Amino acid sequence: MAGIKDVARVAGVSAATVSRALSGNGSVSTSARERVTRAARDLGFVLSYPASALASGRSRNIGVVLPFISRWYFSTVLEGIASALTEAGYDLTLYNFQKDKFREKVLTDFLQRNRTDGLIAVALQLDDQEIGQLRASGLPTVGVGGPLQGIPTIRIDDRAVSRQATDHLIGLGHTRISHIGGENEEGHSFPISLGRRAGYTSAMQAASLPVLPAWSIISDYTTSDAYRQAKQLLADPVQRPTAFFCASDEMAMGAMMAARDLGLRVPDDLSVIGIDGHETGDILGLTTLDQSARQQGVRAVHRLLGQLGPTPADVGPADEILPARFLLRTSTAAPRRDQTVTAPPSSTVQVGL
Amino acid sequence: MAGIKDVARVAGVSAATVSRALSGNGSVSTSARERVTRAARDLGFVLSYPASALASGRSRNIGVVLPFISRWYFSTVLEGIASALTEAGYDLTLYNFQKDKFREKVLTDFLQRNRTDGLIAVALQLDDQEIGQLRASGLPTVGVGGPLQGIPTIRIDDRAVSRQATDHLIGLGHTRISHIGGENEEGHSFPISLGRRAGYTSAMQAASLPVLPAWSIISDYTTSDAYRQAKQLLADPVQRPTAFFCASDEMAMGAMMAARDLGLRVPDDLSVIGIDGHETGDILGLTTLDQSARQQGVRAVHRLLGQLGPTPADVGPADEILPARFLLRTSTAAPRRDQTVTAPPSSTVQVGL
DNA sequence: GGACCGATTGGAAACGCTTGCACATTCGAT
DNA sequence: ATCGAATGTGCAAGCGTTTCCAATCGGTCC
Repeated sequence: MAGIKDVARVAGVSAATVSRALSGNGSVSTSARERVTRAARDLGFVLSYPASALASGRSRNIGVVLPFISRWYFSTVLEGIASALTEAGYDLTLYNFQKDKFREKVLTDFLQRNRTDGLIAVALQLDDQEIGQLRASGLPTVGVGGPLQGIPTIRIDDRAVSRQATDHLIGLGHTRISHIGGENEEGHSFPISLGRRAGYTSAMQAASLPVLPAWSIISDYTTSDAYRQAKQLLADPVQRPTAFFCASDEMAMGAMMAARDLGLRVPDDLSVIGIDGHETGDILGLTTLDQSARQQGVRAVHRLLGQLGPTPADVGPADEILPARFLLRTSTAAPRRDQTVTAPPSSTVQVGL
Repeated sequence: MAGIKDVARVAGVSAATVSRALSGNGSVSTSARERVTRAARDLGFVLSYPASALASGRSRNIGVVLPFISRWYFSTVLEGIASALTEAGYDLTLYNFQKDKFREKVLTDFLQRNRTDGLIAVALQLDDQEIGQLRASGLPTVGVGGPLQGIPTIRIDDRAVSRQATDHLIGLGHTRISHIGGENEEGHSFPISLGRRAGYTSAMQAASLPVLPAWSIISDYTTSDAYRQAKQLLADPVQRPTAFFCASDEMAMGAMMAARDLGLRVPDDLSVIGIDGHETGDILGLTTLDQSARQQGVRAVHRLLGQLGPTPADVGPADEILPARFLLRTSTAAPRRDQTVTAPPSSTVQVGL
């Protein structure tokens, strides 16, 4: 394996000059640079990563921490992050930060001591102590989908977007609207679910519409759990809503499948709207608010890398709010005439299942 | 930041002993080990990653290369890999190896020179030269979902599994069976698609069933593309099959949606079977062959780590074939009586759309 | 009782880069 | 011409571990 000294010898310069020529730090004459580049190529020289990191204190490596990998939002954000990092010449070290598992280990061992130059935390639920540890480590950190206390985060305005989604249903004439969303986990702050539910609630209140307890549904962010929950609610002719606003497209698709399995047609018998921009939603005709997850990942990388340069740019803790794009498809429509019951459902007879 | 010397001073031993105590290499007296452990904890000491890697030549870091991140199979395998690596105390460096983009860079820069101790390649399509580069690098490598020439791979037997899927349909009485699968890309070997298509073809031949050209469909491994292709074929009453065998569950779901959008019922008018074990398939009632993708990732890690120890275990290039589990659900059934036309369709009138 | 052996320990030499510093050279502006 | 600044280069001192080697110490084996 050729080392930097071999390159230096072949190029007829010192190792220091090779280092400068290859890294771009410090000034090197054009001719020297050329000779170095050629020698490096000829020898098949590649910098030793650990040696470089040890000497310089920089690792060109960014840690990415996320609680799930295989769910749509996370894998899509990750794809954006990976692409942007590769382009910038950075490595990506992945930490799957699951509930209760290896939390401590990741937070201490892995995130310390020059393993990474910075950190991207995707929709992480941390308790106060953990956030403290993170900030104490001094690692430049950017959040995605947060917000995390005191850490600049790339995200959408969950409340506003949810309100927009709910208002869309209200605008179509729906009055019996249910929300399927996530839960705030004990101890950990998870403002995404909270924000989306708040958006729903505020829209309903602003329109003076009732929110039956049964309409505010807590579910996992999975198609299957949303399916189960939706099916159960839809099977009840008294409480059955005419529309669902779901906190994610995966949930929304579950709701659509539940409707279909009960013989209900979308959007005739039931309107469904989600948040995400999941590719499969296109086929199902799912109306949604596209939150451009991939772009969130890309932005997070740029934001973080901006802090790492010699002249740290925008270090402020200000969040960056990305717009969501409304995609009107065919899963939402005005409720059928006979469905529009304004008052909280009493014994009103619903049209058969 | 405390260094190893600080720990040594506090514990009253030399730096060498601290290193031995913490790493477990070399012998250390119980009392010394205790003092070191305590001192390290008290000081909040964590090894410097690059320094350790430089001095030892080992990085405790595994590279994972995959062409996609957000597709079900890849993200699920990745989740398995991540979990197993974390448990073993290894880092995971992620390389998104896209078609034509950064191939060279990843293969030279990233994979060389002590960045990683080993490599896991997930369903990679490499040309011969690239495989050569990979092997020349001397990096211990394990494939997942391959096979890759000369590299031990964890996978299912694509041909056998596909044959089993097709035979299931044949056993139900279907004779008009179409396959939606992937393509072998130009120049790159991609045996997965090939194997699955071959399994389909061989099953059909063994049963003396015809394969219309229109029935052997090439599609992206996405729900949306499979949807489009299936819809197009199903819309043709002459060539319409009574069953689909799809190379992935995502494709199979696309086919199911296409059927539904054309007013066909599954399984009454159309049977669909896939390969994967995608969670959402459960809700849709998709019959499939579960290839335990997560487990493939876990196995790959164990296999690779086994090679890295002081006494490298099973270094042989033998592939490891995992079994697939048949999940019979409700998307497959015998064809309707009036559908069973054995001969290649002539002008036989099909029952209306 | 003496040679030998394994366990334990410390000193010091790597590991392969980066970078502060000093020095030489070149260049443009007085 | 003269001087200061800017540019280009090499030397050598790290960066924070790991590990080879030698040394010490109890005990074991004949």
